[in-house]
Amino acid sequence: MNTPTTGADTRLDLDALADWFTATARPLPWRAAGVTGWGVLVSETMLQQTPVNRVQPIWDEWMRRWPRPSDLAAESQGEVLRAWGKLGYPRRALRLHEAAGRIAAEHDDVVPSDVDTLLALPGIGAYTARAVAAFAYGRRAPVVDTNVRRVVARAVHGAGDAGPPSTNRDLADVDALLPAEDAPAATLSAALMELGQVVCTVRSPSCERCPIAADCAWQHNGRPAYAGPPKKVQKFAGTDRQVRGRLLDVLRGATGPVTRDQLDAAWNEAGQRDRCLDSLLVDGLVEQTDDGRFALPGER
DNA sequence: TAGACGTGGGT
DNA sequence: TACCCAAGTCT
Repeated sequence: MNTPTTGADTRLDLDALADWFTATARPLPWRAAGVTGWGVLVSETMLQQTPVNRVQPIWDEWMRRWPRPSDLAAESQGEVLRAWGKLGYPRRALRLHEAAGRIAAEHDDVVPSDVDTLLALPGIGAYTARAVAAFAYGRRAPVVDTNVRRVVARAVHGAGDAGPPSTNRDLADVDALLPAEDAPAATLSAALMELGQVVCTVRSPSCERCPIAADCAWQHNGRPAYAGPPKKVQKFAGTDRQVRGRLLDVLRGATGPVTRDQLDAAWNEAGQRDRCLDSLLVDGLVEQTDDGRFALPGER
């Protein structure tokens, strides 16, 4: 089926991986036939650091309300932030809103299929640009996310997990695995991600179900533990991120501008609270009204 | 390149 | 209880 022309030096059975994906892929809504590049871009943006099960209902609502980029672009920032709900990292919503405006104005309301054009849009980085090119348009593009990095680290390099990310090296690793033709390469990109998500997981991987276990370098090495530099754990409790989230949650829950007193109730330490409110204003996630109250942007 | 940036569920 | 983790991007 898929003959790996550029990856001929690997002995991984990538045809078996593609077949496994075709047979077992989860029927996620953004994978359905007829989903546009816009639908894929929205899903990929929402899925940045946010689990599938939380994205799915929000994605459904967005596609119903804003089926084209121009539909979202016509909406206010505040309404977009409300619809983003508690997906997290709300700056993603603002950037997607801005990207939608650019796509409507500069690309005839059609999400570009070219990686470099996609990379020029706000909120679209190395991963998302290639994910859209591959999954929406069937292009050959090395899609590298945390799952793919882990699969490559194990199956190709024989390590317990991927070390710190290095975009160019990671892209080259995956590029070397992809077949030359667009369609089979796009399928393999999706298959590598799916494998990392449902089989080659961080903890307790299901190697007995893995279609490439026979040739996996990690298996051959005796499944050594991760030996790279310590992973950095993200603190959350008590950080500015938590405080910003609390403040924004007050604004999302309000129907209009709120007073400073209402925001004060969200966090008891005044210094941190004020600093976070300032940063939200700087980031454009909050606006101040003429009478000194606070609101989501565009809702003054 | 390291650190900031939300949120919630699993262990 | 803490810590870990989840389809990253930007500075």
